[in-house]
Amino acid sequence: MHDQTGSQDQVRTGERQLRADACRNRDAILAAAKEVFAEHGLEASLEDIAAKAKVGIATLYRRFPSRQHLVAAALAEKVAKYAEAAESALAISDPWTAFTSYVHTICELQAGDRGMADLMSMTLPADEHVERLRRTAHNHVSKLIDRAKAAGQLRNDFVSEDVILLLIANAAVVHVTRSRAPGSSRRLVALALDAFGRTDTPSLPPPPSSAEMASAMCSLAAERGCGADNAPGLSHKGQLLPL
Amino acid sequence: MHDQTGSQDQVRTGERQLRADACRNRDAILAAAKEVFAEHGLEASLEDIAAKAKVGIATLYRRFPSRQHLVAAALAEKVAKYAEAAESALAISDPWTAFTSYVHTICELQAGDRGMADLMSMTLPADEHVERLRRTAHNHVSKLIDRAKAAGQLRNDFVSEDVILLLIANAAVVHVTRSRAPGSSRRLVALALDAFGRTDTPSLPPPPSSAEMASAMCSLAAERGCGADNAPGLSHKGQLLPL
DNA sequence: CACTATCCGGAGGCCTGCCTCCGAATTAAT
DNA sequence: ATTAATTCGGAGGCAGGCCTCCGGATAGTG
Repeated sequence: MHDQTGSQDQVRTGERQLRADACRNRDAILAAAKEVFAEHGLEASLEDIAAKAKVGIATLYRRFPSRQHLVAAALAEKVAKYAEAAESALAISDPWTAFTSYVHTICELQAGDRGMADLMSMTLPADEHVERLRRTAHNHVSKLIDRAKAAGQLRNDFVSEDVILLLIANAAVVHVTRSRAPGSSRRLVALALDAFGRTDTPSLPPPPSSAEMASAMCSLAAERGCGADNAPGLSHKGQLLPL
Repeated sequence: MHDQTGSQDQVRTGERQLRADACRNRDAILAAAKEVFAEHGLEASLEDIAAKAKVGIATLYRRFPSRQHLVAAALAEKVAKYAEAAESALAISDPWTAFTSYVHTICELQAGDRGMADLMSMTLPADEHVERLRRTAHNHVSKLIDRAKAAGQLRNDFVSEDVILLLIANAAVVHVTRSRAPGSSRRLVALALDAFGRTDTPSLPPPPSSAEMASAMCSLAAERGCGADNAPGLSHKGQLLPL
């Protein structure tokens, strides 16, 4: 059913070796977390995940001291796919096809997993690994954008923040329609691409700066369970990092 | 500052006359609710609203037995604006201008009030009044759409569910960017209109049926604090209707 | 002023979710 | 088999939100 790698690789990441039962539990928790996050989003109850993994809540906290850690571990593979998407799109020769293929790929990733939808419309300031991936992906995306613009197929006032706007929009549509009105996301994405590919229109209202965008996404992450530790004391919601 | 009608009209809606202090409190609660919902969305804590109105929590519950009631009362004026929007757009002669003006108006309504943003992307099955407004508005919108299509300015595969898709998308963008990256909503709307006005593209993936859409929005309303009373006993979250 | 219907509001019960503590159980090495 | 380290997991503390109860305050009337 589920590919159960995951405990294999953590053996070689500097972590101490786990006892057999601990390792088994870790895998069960990860599998449960993948399912629950995919279905209910990143705000799902950690106790639900522990229950689905048939494990005490303490065991979950022992292995993943904070929600971020669990999220990062549970979505690692899909985050990798997200990062790859830009790279493999760059391999496509036609600029517009490359761009649209990228957009389709990442939006499909959102459509298939509410956790990913949530994740891709916020920022995990804690996780260095994810952030690095995001940055290199961003460079690739810039290239995709430039090429498509140069080919005259992408509107000139397009900026990379517009991709984020689409991710936010798509996350919401996925959230609302995933179970009851599937396919809505695909339609939204097609519409967005039609807008992006339009070159005969007066220029758009100015986009937010990337700093504004980042700040907004970050404060969203904070508002959800995944707060940053900007003030490492107590957070406003009893949500302080256990470090 | 705030226009404080509101208690006036409930005098003539069959409700028993309120004592002076009760009436004052009712107004204070409504004013507070307007502010808090606008800033934090419809899931805001009712205790916060009571506190901001300088009123005990019991007083709030006495006046507005459920969250829906409070929401309906607090957003009544803006809901009226929403309903008017379609009607006054119909008065514009140019079909495309009429359509875009409608879209701009309602999306701006969302941008200015997180509560409205939330409300417009769900369904309040309890409130008959709101639902009636929504239905007549829907008729008007259909006319707007037909006219714009007939004029060849709106894509032929456009359906009214696409407006809802935009409302959902815009609600999310508003939610994320309202404080930190304002103006994002305007850009999203402009993009959407560019997509809607495109007539040279292959047809879109099929839209959700309106029944699917309604069901999705309704289950969203349930997931938020505003559950329907489909099973009038206990709800899954201790959130049973006080009726 | 007195009196009654009405209203107020905090205390407190209930729930859910987060997180920690510690005695009991399990592993694995000798 | 013994033993020591490791892990388990439920109990329980804490906080926030929802909602109700009821003793006390208040408005409005005669």
